[in-house]
Amino acid sequence: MNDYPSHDAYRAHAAMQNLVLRQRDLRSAVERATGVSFGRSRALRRLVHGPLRMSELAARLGWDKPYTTTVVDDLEERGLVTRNVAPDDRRAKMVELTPEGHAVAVAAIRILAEPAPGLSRLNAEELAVVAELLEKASAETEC
Amino acid sequence: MNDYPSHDAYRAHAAMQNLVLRQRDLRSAVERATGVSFGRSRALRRLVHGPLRMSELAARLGWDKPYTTTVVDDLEERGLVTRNVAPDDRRAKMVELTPEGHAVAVAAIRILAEPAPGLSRLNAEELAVVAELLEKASAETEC
DNA sequence: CATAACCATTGTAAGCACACAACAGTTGTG
DNA sequence: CACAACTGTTGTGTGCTTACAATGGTTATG
Repeated sequence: MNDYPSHDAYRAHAAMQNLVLRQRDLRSAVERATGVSFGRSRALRRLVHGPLRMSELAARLGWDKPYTTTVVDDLEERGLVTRNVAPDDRRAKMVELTPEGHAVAVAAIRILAEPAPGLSRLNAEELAVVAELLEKASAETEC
Repeated sequence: MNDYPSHDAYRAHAAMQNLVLRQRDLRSAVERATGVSFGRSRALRRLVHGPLRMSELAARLGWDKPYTTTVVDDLEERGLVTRNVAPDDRRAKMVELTPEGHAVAVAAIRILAEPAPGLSRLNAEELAVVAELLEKASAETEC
């Protein structure tokens, strides 16, 4: 809390990086499994809980609007999303996953959620402790 | 061990991703602090423990040789590395950090090693437990 | 109803991260 | 010493990510 960047904090962080940052492989695994680039799959994942306006999608992904347009164009051509005028505002468009897009999004989510293999070195009790503490640490930081 | 991908393993992994994958910001923080792209800084970090041959560097970074050449060209022009014929094999070249390159590499390493802020939510005892268990899990997986 | 504010799009451009083929110099082997 | 094997380089090309300016259509505000 006070003396925060303690030695143990550095140790824990380094270990987490080792566990999580097989990243490079993960990205290409997602790309191979989904047939779209990692960036596109991010957009699909964002839409998995329901349609969003273009501007909302852009904001959540940290993209500017023009780029978001090109990405959604691409996803639309692939039949993974549809784009319809918003019922309450004719300026806005709602982007929505097609069934195919939903399947791709779920596939990507599955791959990314797969626990790092190293965690199998811990027994059930240890995993429970780690999960508890890390959830406390990560609190509600959005993905 | 046996029933590996347990619910707690998924929980722990998701929490680690939340903590580590402020990535996007991290990458640009490194780029801002070093003045080179994140990929270039990876190469510099790889060289921090001593010179490597081009082929060795390429292999460690997972790049093909031509791409490695262009990256090292760039770093050389910036005065961050030197390239000299290997003493034992005139075909090979040793890539080595200049003092400036070393400073840049260290700066990048520092930024990346900085623990996730969320870990400050844990007290000293909890951090010690987490560090211990995660190090056990991550064992000797190279960065 | 005129004007400002907002939404998405088009167009242009740049840098980065690769991949692949072809090549020249060097070394080791038969 | 000819030839295969290796090292690094040059050259070419592609796709992704992202920035910025300008535009047309729509809504809210005065």
